[in-house]
Amino acid sequence: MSEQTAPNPATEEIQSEEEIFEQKRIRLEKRERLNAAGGLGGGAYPVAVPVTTTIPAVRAQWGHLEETPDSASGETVGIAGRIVFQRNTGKLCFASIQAGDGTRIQAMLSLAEVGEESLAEYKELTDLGDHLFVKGEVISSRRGELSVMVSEWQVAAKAIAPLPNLHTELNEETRVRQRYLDLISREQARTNVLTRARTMASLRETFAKHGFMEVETPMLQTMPGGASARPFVTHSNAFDMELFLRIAPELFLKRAAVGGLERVFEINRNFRNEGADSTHSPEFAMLESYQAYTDYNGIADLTQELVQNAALAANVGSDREGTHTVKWADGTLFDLGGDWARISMYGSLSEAAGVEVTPETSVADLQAIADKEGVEVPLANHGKLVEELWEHFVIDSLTGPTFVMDFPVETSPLTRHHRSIPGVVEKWDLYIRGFELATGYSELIDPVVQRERFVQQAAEGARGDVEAMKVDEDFLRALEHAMPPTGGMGMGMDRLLMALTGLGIRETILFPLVK
RNA sequence: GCCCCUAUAGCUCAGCGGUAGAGCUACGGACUUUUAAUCCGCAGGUCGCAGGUUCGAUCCCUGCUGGGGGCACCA
Repeated sequence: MSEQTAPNPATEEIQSEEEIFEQKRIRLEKRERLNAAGGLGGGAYPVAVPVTTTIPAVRAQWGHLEETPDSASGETVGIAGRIVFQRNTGKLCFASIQAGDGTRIQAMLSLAEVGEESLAEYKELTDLGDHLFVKGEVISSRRGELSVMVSEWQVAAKAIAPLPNLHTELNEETRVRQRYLDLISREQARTNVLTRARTMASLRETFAKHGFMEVETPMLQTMPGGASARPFVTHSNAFDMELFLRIAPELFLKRAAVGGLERVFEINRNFRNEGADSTHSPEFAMLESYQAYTDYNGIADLTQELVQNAALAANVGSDREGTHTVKWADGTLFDLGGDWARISMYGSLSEAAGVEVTPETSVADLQAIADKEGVEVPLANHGKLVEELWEHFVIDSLTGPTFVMDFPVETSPLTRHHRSIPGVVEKWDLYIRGFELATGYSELIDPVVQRERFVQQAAEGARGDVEAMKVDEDFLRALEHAMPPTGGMGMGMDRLLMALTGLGIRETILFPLVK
């Protein structure tokens, strides 16, 4: 240990904590000094600082000063922001301070304005990453940068941990684990959050326009249902019973529909205990909506409107404002406007495979095609084979947003039979950018058929399908009281953001699950 | 669950069978118009963890943990 860090009474205790690395120790000492000087309500973490406006507001009002270097506004403001750059000379200090939205303004501390003692304290006690309050006149510097010529300053919140280097990108793990650093240092991280918030607001607005009510249904369920997926299992101490995190809100929203909530939606989290990759997160935000007295065509119209309005909202403030053309992270422009294509699953598969495939095509014939193409289908039945072959043959050829209509009955146990095509259900999947963004149905409302489907699913479960649904007697009881004819839709919110921004799922989620 | 890659300073990264380097940050100093300020000086690391091979391991091997990518499953 060198002589300059020799122990003294003020720092002895801090230094005894060997695990505190040097930069943090030094900042803790500065914190002590600020607290000693500041008293109650002040110090390193004052209860408030006397801001009169915000950094973005100063930019908006006085930004024109940058056109005339070395000019003064005559206006004094009090602002606060995080110090992101410091450039100190002997008698004049510059700091770039940043607002939460990333807007920056330069603070200038001159010996002539603040005096020798204040300038020296500023240099000794402030660090990159601190929140700083400054009061002073709005001016432009000799180089023309909009600045505040400081007359008074105060630390608004002292950073003990050093700010990461802002000139190189954070690695991906740090971005995700310490999203706050990502938000401080990366414009794209901030706009991702903003776009998500605007998108959510837009969806609610569109629903409100059509008379939908937003509700919240249980996340903890005694029997997980409404989707084919493996649930997370947990335990209730109060009831001493096994509970499941929901895999979908569907069965509760349908109970709500039985009760007369004719236009209803929920935006909330689902949990699925399955693989995680660039398009799947164990917890993900899901939108589900149900509209009485419409069908899968009506709900497709609504879905298109929801997504197109969200695209408009995401484009606010960009050069594409007022259009449905979104810009992805890689620069690709993608047009979500117009009426989207609606193709049939069997028709498009037949065309792409060069073989007529219908709901009557035998499992043996389908398996033969799959074998020839090298498509492996575990626990194969007609429906699974058709869907796998469709993905194999057709999915890559989709360009714009596309509703894929009319699915095989086996794989859609909560959907009603097609009104005119046997063996097919009234279901669509909406594909955008090569992934499934949303799915819609003419909901199955016949309680007798629903019971048969559940029993069939239970048999699949007995065969070893861990995602098969269970017989939900409580839900069946609700259906027996008659649910009106209803169109239903589910949409992955994270995926909607992916479609609007071109980002990976972990970038669309503010704090994705990390081990 | 399987396969491949990866983990070095606060941050971003080099490197190598002979116990470590850069830039930024930090610290000390100079500097009244900087823009990643500049200049001089100086710190900072159990090289993810645990074993093994070796005279000697940050480097080679094994296992574990975290991260990334691919496959399978899924929205």
